[in-house]
Amino acid sequence: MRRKLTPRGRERRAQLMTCAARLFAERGYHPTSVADIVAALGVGKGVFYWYFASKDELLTELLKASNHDLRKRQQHAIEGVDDPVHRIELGIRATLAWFAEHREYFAIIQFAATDETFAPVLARNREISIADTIRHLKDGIVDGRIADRDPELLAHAIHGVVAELTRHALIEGNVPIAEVAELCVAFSLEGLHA
Amino acid sequence: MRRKLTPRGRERRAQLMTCAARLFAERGYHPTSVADIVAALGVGKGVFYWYFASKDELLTELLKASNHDLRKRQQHAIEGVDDPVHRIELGIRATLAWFAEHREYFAIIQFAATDETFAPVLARNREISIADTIRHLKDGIVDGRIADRDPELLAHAIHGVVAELTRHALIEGNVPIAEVAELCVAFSLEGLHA
DNA sequence: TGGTTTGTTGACCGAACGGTCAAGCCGACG
DNA sequence: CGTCGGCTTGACCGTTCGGTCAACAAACCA
Repeated sequence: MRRKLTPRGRERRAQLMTCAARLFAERGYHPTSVADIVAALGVGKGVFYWYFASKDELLTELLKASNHDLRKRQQHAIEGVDDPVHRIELGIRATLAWFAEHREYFAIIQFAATDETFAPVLARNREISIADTIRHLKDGIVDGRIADRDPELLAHAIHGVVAELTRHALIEGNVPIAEVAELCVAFSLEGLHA
Repeated sequence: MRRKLTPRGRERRAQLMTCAARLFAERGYHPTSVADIVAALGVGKGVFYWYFASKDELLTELLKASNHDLRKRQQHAIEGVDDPVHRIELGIRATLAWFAEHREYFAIIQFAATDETFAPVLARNREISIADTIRHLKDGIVDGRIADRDPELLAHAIHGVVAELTRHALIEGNVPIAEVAELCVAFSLEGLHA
């Protein structure tokens, strides 16, 4: 594993992560070997282990980096908005927009959730995201704009809608993201109610 | 692989499926070897390949069987009920109740969704389930009880809520299923609206 | 220029995996 | 009792995988 990183090294590391993310998304984590990753980049196997201690570490880094990026996007989207309901709406839209631009990560995250080794990282990511949502929900409940139900469960419900509709839009295709975003927001705010 | 099955054989097959389901849920599909499965049952490796052509086939059978069982439960729950909104509610409750009794399958299904090999089976299962939901939604829209939005997207939204809240209740524990079922229904019908 | 650090190579290793098979077991039935 | 077919055994096979390492190249600085 590497000790220090020059600009050249940092680029290689990024290349490995991007390349691995693509392959993991296409074929799955276990079926993608380290040999596959380095072959796709046209370099020797040693390169991989110069930048990462193990295949597992690479995926962990991938999960942390992607979550960090998504969260930045969400925070930027709600910057300066006070209305809690509007914040939730903008958060939903930002999430969908981010996944539309980083399709690879959806499959990777979904896999990581099923593997004991990575579940903790993912659980932490989700915890943070849920906590963010809960904050807005509580504000909305205090204002009387949101139904007085368990904010934690409500937060999970919203996440569920967003996750499944994101999956539907990305993987089954043919559905414009914008339309899906509209429905995500409408359903979260009003449910099935006519 | 076997040709015919005596009652004794049918029981062994069921044992293998149950045992494998437990292990897949605990450790994941790839990390669980065929050797692990037969060892947990205290039998030789040949037994496995007498009943199943491959490890993949076993998982496919597991997915088909579980989906068949869940669907039976849903259909039984809405039997004789005409009101489409009520049918949706009962379907949601039946789904949560089924997963509460078959916790192993949640992780298995989630993994299968991430693997090219099994995605088709899973896609077919989901398609059927979505089609069921769409039917009730359309009835509700005609009656003016449900908002006139794309029924397919609405169906996915409901599935998303149910899936994520099921996961939350089963895996993160400490949340009574009954309470989660209430919120699933309430959120699906009314959203966040106060 | 020479020396140090950073980066790269690919043959190699031990372990583990999915899957096979010749051989043997056992209960049912003639 | 014999024998036949469903069932079981576990050593074994070929392959693949994650990971190592000695050797070497390139970049950088003194």
